[in-house]
Amino acid sequence: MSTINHSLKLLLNLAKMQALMSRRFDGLSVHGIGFTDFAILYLLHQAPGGRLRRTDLAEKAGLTASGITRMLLPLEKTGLVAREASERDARVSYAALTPAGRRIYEEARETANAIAKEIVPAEITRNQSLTELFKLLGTTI
Amino acid sequence: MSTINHSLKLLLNLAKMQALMSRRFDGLSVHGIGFTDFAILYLLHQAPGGRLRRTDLAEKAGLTASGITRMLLPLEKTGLVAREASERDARVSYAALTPAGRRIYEEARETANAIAKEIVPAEITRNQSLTELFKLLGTTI
DNA sequence: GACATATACTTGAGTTGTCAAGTATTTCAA
DNA sequence: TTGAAATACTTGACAACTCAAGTATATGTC
Repeated sequence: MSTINHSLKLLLNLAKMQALMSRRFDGLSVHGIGFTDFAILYLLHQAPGGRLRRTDLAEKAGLTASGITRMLLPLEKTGLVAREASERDARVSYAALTPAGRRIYEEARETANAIAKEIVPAEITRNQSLTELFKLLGTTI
Repeated sequence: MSTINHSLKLLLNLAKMQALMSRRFDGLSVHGIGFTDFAILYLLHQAPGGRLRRTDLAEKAGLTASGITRMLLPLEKTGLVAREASERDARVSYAALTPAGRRIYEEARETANAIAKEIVPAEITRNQSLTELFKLLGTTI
C-alpha cells in the first residue's frame, strides 16, 4: 500500500481540527479557565451530586489519572472544585463542584456555547453519522 | 439557556476522542516518531518536490509558526527533514523531506494505517458527513 | 529612496498534558 | 489470615505545544 487509508486521513483531520478548535476556546480565559477545565466542570455539573471519583472523571474526560491530578490542582487551589474523601474506600477521593465552581461554569457555558456555534455550523451537528462515530468508538462524553 | 448546545457537545467529544486517539498512536514510537511528526512527514511527502515553506507546513498541520519550529528541530537533528533556504526571499526557509525521512515515513505509514484501521471502523470513513464537516470548517489536511 | 507596515521565522517562559514508578489501601484466593 | 494482585491516586521527569516579544527581510506608498 503506497498511500494513507481513509481512517488515517480522518484521524489526521481530526487532530488538526481539534488543535485549531482548542485555540479558539481561548475565549474562555476571560473566566479564568481553559477548554479542558471547562470540560471538567461540565462533567461534574452533570454528575449526580455534582461530584465524581477522580478516576471516573479522568475516564470521562479522556485523560489519564495523572492528567486529572494535574488539571484539578489549580481548580482546587482557586476553589472551583473541592476534594472530598470517601468513607467507604480510603483510596478514592472525589472531585466535587463548589458553589463558586458552579457559578463559573454557568457563566463560562454561555461563552462556550457561543464559540461552539461559531465554529460548527448548526446543520452539521444534526447529522447522525457523527454521533454514530462517537458511539462506535465509545468515547461519548 | 441552561444546557450545552449540540455544537459544543460535538466539540467536547471531538477533544476527548482526539486525546484517546493520539495516545494510541504511541505505536509509532517504534519508528522513533510521534503522531505530529508523522503528520509533518506526510504533508511533506505529499507536497510537490517533497518540501514546504515552514509557514505553509504549520498552517496545513494546524500548528503555529512557533510550534513548527519546535517540532522540526528534532526531525532536522535526526536527518529526516532538511532546512533549505529560498533564493528569492531571505525570510523563508523550506522544510524538505530527506531520503531518510522518506524511508521512515514509508515504514511508519504502514503502522499508522494499521492503527487507524483498528480505531476507526471502515464503514464510518465512507460516511459523507464527516468529510462534509471538515470541508465546511476548512481544515482538510 | 526612505519609512511604515507586513511577513517569516525564532526564542523565552509558561501550560498542559504524558509515562513510569512509587505509595496506600482493598480484595480475593489458599 | 496472610500474602499476591488489583485499584486509586500522586509524583518526577519530560514532551509538545502555546503566546508574546524579538530579529530579519520584503513590500508598498508618498
